[in-house]
Amino acid sequence: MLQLTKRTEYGLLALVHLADREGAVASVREICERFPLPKRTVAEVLKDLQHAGLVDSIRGSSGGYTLARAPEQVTLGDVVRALEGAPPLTTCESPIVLKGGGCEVQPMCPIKSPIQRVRERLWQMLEHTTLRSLVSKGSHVSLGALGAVESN
Amino acid sequence: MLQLTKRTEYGLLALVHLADREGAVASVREICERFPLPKRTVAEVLKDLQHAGLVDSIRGSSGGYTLARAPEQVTLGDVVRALEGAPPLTTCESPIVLKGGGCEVQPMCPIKSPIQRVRERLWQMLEHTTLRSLVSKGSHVSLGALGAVESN
DNA sequence: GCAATTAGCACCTTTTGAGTGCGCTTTGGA
DNA sequence: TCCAAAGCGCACTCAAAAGGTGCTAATTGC
Ligand code: SF4
Ligand code: SF4
Repeated sequence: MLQLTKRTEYGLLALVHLADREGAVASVREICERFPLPKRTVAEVLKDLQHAGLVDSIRGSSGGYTLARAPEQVTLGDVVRALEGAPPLTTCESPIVLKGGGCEVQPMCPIKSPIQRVRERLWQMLEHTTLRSLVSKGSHVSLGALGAVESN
Repeated sequence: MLQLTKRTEYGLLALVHLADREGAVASVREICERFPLPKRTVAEVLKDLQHAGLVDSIRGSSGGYTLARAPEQVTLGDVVRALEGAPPLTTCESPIVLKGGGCEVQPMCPIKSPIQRVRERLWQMLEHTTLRSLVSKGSHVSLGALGAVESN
């Protein structure tokens, strides 16, 4: 449906909070105190982000999560890839397993190639949008992010 | 899920076929003879495209559809808008009715503005991808080799 | 009149997304 | 030592969306 899932939004908000904490651990409770989000679901999302290597987790009583990389090196694309799986855009080019035999139209599909081009460009856009640019949006507008995306 | 619906794909394929026909009427049956698609669903999609003003319909025995505009003036964005409704990308900025009271995070959301920027750029991308570019992209395969269409 | 075709609406089925239950593990601190 | 706070893992329910179909008109060339 050409729309980000709420899981992705939750992930982004959580990452923004972690970025604000600058390396300090932040628990799910702390995140949900800042943003009114369903705690359990956010926990699930953070867990997935941990599996994807975007955050590190600290267990135990005073545990929580920290950013695994600098905010400049985490992109919207990373988050989407971690939380929504593959970057398909079409049903034919799902990267790994195409169950059900794939699309019947494929051998004669005139739109496959151009749509893949659109997908690539979209993905480039996501890859060039860093967590840093999201964080700085809170206070002032970062024009640097726009310039980076504008490359075509 | 950041993916085009099958309805959109069907619509694009149908429009490509209509574009190949260069103003001649093409029925749903004809389209589904060229592409192995579920006839009824394609009919539903064409109907929606007609409502959106992208195609004209001719009823009756030898009826069908024709392009309402030149292929240069139909964009991927038009098709998506016609078949998937609004261009949300996030749940907060759905244009018309926001049922359920909208997002609770909104007053303090740090990612709303930057995500809207991404949405706008994505939309620009879709608006700049014309049906003409899809048609010419597909024609690296000669129509004669397809076997189904022989009258051009 | 007949057959082909679009129009309209409602319905069903499958898939996906969102959220929760429940028990376990880890760990710091009282 | 014990407990509370936090993450871990899995499976499960519930709701919404997407995909597809049934059925009955209305239109129109032959
Ligand atoms: S219709 Fe074309 S673009 Fe769509 S899934 Fe099939 S092969 Fe891919
Ligand atoms: S979290 Fe922010 S971007 Fe997402 S719907 Fe709410 S206000 Fe919009």
